[in-house]
Order: sequence, then structure tokens, then C-alpha cells
Amino acid sequence: MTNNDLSYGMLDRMVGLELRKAQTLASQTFLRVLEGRILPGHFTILVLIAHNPGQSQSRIAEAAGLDRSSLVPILKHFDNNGLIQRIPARHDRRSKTMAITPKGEDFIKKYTGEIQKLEDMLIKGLGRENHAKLSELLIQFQNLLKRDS
Amino acid sequence: MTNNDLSYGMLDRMVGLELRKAQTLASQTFLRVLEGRILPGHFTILVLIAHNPGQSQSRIAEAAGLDRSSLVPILKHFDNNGLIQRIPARHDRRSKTMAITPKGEDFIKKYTGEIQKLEDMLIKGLGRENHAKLSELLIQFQNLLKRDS
DNA sequence: AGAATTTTGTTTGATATCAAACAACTTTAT
DNA sequence: ATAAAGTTGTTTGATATCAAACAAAATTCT
Repeated sequence: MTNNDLSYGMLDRMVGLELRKAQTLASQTFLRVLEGRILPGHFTILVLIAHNPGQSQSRIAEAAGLDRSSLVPILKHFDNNGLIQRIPARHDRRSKTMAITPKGEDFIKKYTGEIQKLEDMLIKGLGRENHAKLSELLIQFQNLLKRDS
Repeated sequence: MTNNDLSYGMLDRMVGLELRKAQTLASQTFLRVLEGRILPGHFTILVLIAHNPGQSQSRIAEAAGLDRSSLVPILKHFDNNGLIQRIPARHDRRSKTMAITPKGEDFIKKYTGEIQKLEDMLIKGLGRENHAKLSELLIQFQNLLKRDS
């Protein structure tokens, strides 16, 4: 009986299901608080590019937990709007190096406060220790599943 | 530095991002182990119906963390394949009561072993205490976000 | 009782995502 | 050096999901 009064049977406390429900709620909360002005995944991509200039698309995609192909329309959008720049990599003619633009930096700054406030709300709600423990366990969980894939 | 050697900047250890990455990996692992014979969400729905006969679609959807509308094609599929039965509810003429069929029970049994084995792998990999703590924190996280929505 | 509101299941777009295939290119093996 | 295998970014097709709108029915309010 995790939720309401419905029985989950063998599903009770299974991590996969709880992950999916938690993730859905987190995403919806983000969208609601940010009023749809930016998608959580898009913000992630932009910050990753800003903090790791000169990386390939594949590496950024992997760090964001996205497929390479999912990145293409996102980057096209950022490029069209002048938030990032794509420069052909010197040593690899297939690869395109990406860098944030000043406009992109402004964009990140514009939303950083609200997003940090949302995270602070989570920290306050869970307690600082629990919040840290949750992050840690989620990372451990990922490392576990990344091995055999 | 949670992943690889890329920097996450302000995103480091943010729960939302770690949740999304963990959830994606969990889903992919499930699909790979079950070889696509059943989707995680579909199995969830079926077990929920089995353990909570006579519930409305809306309640099942909520318990599974899905939108009502997302349930419609899933239930249609289960109904067409004889895994569930849909009976008009007595006291509410809008509502359709659902129940598992013997064939549906067989279907659940068929995959229960493999899915439990997958969860056992997670328990073993994380450690029993960490696994329990992760479930608990995920549920706490959901309760936190459910309040103000 | 009657009107206004809410709820239920559904349909209809919209979209985020992946997986597979592809050409161009690089790296590795022979 | 040449062939084989792997990688990069992209296109294309499939699909899971949601959100908004809807009619029918139930509930609440006055």
C-alpha cells in the first residue's frame, strides 16, 4: 500500500515503478513552475554545453541520458536561436564542436534562479540529508545498470 | 563530476536530472531483459487490475502514474487479447469496472519470475538496505510533489 | 428541483523519444 | 596499404505519452 488504498502486489516498492512515477511528477512540476518556458531536458543540454565546451554531440547526449538522435532537433533549435555555436571539429571531420554563446549564457542565467529555487524546495521538503542520499543512490543505481549494457 | 569526465555545473546532483537518467536506464534494462515481450508500464497496469478488481480506469491510471487517456489504448489491447474484462459499473454508468481474466493471470505469472529476478539483481547490486532506502525516498519524493499539484 | 460543477472514459492533435538505417569519416586489424 | 570494423551526426519511421476538448453521467450547490 504505497499509494492511496490500491494494492501494488508484487510491484510494491519496486524501484522501476517508483522511479517512473517520481520522474513523471518531477518533470510535471518543473514544467508547471517554469510555465513551459523551457523544458528540463533542454536546459540540461544547454548547461552541459556551457560547462563542457568543445565536446561532441555524442558525449553531450550520453551525459544528458539522451539518444544521439534526440539531440539533433534540440541543437538545431538552439543554433537557430543563437544560443549555441557549432563549429566543425579540427581533428575529426565528422564531429561538430559546440560552444555556448553570450546569448546562451544569458538564457541560462535567466532561469538559474527559478530552477535552483525549485531544487531548494526539494531539499527543504526531503531534508538535506535525504536529498543528498537520494541523489547518491540514483547515481549508484545508474552505475549498476550501465555496467551490463 | 557524476558521469564520465563531463562537468554538470549547477546541475550536479540535481534530483530531477538523476531521476530522468535513472528512469531511462531502468526502462531500457527492463526492455532488454524481457526482450520487448512486455512493456514495463503494461505489466504494471495488468498487476494493478489483478490486485484491485472493480476499480475505475482513472484510479488505475493514477496508481500507475499515467494519464487517463494513456490508458485507453493499453486497455483496449488487453481487452482484445482477453487478458482483462470490462464490465459497466453498477452504480455509475460512465465508469467501467475492470477485472483480470484467467488468461491475464497466466500472462502475469509468465513474466513474474523474470521481473522478480531483475529486481533481485538490483537488490543485490545496491545492497538490501540501499534498495529499501531508495524506494522509500522515491515515495517520499512523490508525496512531496503530489501535495502542491 | 434545477443549475452549475465535477468526474469518467474517450478522441484528437502535439511532441518527446527511441531504434534502425545511412553516408561520411576514422580507427583498427591484417 | 588495404580491408574491416567502429564512430559521428543525421534522417526516417514508430510509439508512448500528454494535454485539451468532448459528451455523458454524477455530484454539489443554491
